[in-house]
Amino acid sequence: MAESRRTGAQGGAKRDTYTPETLLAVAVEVFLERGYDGTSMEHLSRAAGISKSSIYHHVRGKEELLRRAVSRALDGLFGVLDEPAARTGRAVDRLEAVARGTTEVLMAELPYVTLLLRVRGNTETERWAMERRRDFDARVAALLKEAVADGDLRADVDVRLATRLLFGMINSIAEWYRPRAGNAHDDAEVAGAVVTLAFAGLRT
Amino acid sequence: MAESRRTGAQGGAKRDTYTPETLLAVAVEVFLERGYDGTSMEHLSRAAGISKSSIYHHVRGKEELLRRAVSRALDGLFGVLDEPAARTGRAVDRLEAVARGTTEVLMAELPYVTLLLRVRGNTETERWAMERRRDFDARVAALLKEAVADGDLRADVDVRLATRLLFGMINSIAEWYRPRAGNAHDDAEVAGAVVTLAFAGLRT
DNA sequence: AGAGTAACCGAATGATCGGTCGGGGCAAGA
DNA sequence: TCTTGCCCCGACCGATCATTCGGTTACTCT
Repeated sequence: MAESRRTGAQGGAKRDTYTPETLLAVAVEVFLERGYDGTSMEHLSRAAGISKSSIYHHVRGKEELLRRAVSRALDGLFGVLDEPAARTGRAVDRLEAVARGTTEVLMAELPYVTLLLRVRGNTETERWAMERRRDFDARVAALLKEAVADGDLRADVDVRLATRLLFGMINSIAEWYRPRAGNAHDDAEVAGAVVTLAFAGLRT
Repeated sequence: MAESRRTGAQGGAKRDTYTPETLLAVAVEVFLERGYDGTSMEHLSRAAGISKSSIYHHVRGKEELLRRAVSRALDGLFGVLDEPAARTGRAVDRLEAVARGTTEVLMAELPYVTLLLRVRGNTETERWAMERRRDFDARVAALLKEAVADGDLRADVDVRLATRLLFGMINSIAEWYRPRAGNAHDDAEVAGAVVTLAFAGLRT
């Protein structure tokens, strides 16, 4: 069950041991299977192949693993807003770029984003994650509102409602999408389908 | 915090006490706020305004509350498939009726359906719920496949992918929809927006 | 008034929780 | 070969978990 792990990204072949990052990858998989609250440190130690106490040599505790995971997801999502295609051009085109980019980030960082989407606000870390997620949603809602003002989106459906349904559709990908070995084709197809379905219905 | 509760549905005004049903309503609200695994019997007792041990007078335990909740949700969803509009006519129209009906059930039984959508399979009850949910999805997928065979849906998007995105959009409503006092208008608007957005993009 | 009972409670159960502690093994540099 | 420091371990901690138990209250029925 325990897989081999490498220390760092650089070439230096060190010992075959855990780092916070490689341990995080294992932990997030377990979090997704059992839920964060349903996962004990005992579960994590078994999945990682080391003892419970050894985990504390690499990270401060269970909550730090959660914080690292959701931070990574949030960095990816906010990165989409900074891309050129999301910053220049008509609002409706920037919105489409954000929708496509969000879909791609969700698939590329699947476990981390999935975990972010499931936090409920029980701890301080979870509440912080939810707040940052609301910031992201607000940025997108502003973009969509701008597109409506340009007259590029249909007006017979409420703007807030459409935003929620659009990103609800995108976020729901996390519930079933599982990357395969040759994943480039899958990713493009899914992202394309999202944009096609959503914007064929949204555009005037 | 503890609200008043009535014993039964029939007219006889008995004592102001809990029944399994009224206790369930309280418990499900807490489950949604904190997550099932994140909710302790202590949390439930505080929310219900009775002691921890008193809960066991009404239900066998924590898991029975979960089972009652997801059963209610599943009954509602499968009920949609049995409605006349979902059983007669062209496949594409039945699919639209199922999409609209699912949306309405989701809003009418919001907390119960939301809970169903969040089970992860940690206990036997949760695995049973996931299995029945897969049955429902399979019924819908068959309907969508039939509609494609009729030539009523666009063929340039994969059928399975479209099914998942459509119901991902519908299920995501559980993440933000909160019923108001006069709810009839809200429900109709949301259900209408779902059908409009989805099928304007889906139809040939 | 007295009997019967549904609803409730405080206290305690063993199990499991996240986290701590002192020490052991092993590879690298001296 | 000896020291240093990283990685890991088993044993243990107080807290909290779901659940149980013996008993009390309060209402209904006769």
